[in-house]
Amino acid sequence: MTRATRATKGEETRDRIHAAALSLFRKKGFDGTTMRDIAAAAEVALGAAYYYFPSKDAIVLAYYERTNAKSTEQTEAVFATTEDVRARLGAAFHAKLDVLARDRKLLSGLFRSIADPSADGSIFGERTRAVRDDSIQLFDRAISPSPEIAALDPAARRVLVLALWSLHMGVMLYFIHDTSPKQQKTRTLVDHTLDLVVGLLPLAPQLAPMFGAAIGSILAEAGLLGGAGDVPGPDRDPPHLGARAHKR
Amino acid sequence: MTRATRATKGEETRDRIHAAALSLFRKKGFDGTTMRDIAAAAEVALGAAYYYFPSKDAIVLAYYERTNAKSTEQTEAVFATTEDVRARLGAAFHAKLDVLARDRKLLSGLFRSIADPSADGSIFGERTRAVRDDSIQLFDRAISPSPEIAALDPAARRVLVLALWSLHMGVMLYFIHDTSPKQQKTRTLVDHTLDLVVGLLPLAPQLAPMFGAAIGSILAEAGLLGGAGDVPGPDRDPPHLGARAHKR
DNA sequence: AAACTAATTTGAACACGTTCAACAAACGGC
DNA sequence: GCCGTTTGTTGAACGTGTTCAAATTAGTTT
Repeated sequence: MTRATRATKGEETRDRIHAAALSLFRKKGFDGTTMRDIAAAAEVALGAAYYYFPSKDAIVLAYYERTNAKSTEQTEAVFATTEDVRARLGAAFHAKLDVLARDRKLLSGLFRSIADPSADGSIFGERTRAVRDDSIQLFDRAISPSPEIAALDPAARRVLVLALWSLHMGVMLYFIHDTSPKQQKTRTLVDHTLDLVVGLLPLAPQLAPMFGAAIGSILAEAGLLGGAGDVPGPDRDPPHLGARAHKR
Repeated sequence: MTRATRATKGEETRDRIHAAALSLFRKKGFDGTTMRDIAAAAEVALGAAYYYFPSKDAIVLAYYERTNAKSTEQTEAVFATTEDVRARLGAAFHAKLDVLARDRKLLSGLFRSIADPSADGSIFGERTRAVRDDSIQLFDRAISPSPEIAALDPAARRVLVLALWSLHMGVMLYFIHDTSPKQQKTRTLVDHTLDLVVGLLPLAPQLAPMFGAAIGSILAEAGLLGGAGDVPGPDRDPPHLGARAHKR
């Protein structure tokens, strides 16, 4: 029996806590849910929650890692059906919004921990590297069928992809604050902004050589160069001591 | 005497608290400073701090409003000396970084409260409207001497200005995470990105008509239209009940 | 099965941001 | 000068996220 249920006892408890947390977050929001609520709902003591998750933020981050993988998967499915760059970018952007749309009440917690420079799950931090690289690569693949892109200098292409990733971050921020019904405003914003971006894309090959120097410098000096394994942000130096709140 | 010192007694206490808070933030960081520390340093009781500032976030926000005004002033001075758009944009971006550079330890608190959707000092919220409009207008004025810009359709121009504002927000986020010496990486990033942007600017008049529909829709549907008095974000509906942490 | 180790679970305790009822000081009107 | 009102000030108390030493349980070794 200790083998049949391949999940060790702990794994089951972990899942129970995670599930209880998500359910409460959805019902009462991130701030409205306390760790004591979560522990009670999962029928464990308060300390047990901290045995499995280092912090409240970590729970929502774990959730985000899961859903992000799901949205990537969804987007890949669309990639398999069309080579049209506009459709692909639309799929990538909207898929991200889709998975989050169901859980708007978690978003404040998510974004707070993502944007917080002192947090360990910070947007440029080591902890979020996997999701981040996943996203960035997705945008690269979204535009890859375009002949103009294929012919583009790798550095210029990387700048372009990072710009798309930044745009998608901005869209997420907008989305979080968007209280319009079903977040229609964000959807419309995405559609029209992508129209504009895709319209600009064919100009890239002509433009890129004009700015070769600038592009090279942006990547090199700002530490944005490199492929999968590289951090796209400046936060490379410290091994993340994570001085969180409630510590001295 | 009650008139001679035009500052009422309260104003003096407020300043003392604010000064004590800033000094401590600079020394020990935002998270490392407690409200009790601040009150003690200002030689008042804990409650007094809350009489003058509704929250810890509010203190750092008040600071930001001050320094932002200072950076605007600084930028205006440069505007008076040159009509060169590149120089003007550089001044605007770098001035913002200059005032914050001295106080990097405050930034995590600042940005946390700015980015937090549930906070009342949120980036798209009513509380920050003044600073935000100030910034947006500054970027509009930065590019105004350009003949291409002057000839631009107002809607297209607004989209362009909002894009610049968004870029500057992204730069701030990068800056906050930038641990390179003197944040050189951010400075370089700004310079080269602006080179690129300014190089693209002359194309705007040719491009704008091509995307008239998209541009119009972005502004109208997403609620970004309008001048000084308008909120550039989606968060227009609720009168900001601000469900902060520690409330149920 | 007994002894030992590692994994799990507990709940009290801590420091924090924030609230609030009570109190004190300053001020204005008479 | 007295009274009432506004303004300022206090510190105890609350609920929070987080920590931790101790207790308990499961798994492994002898």
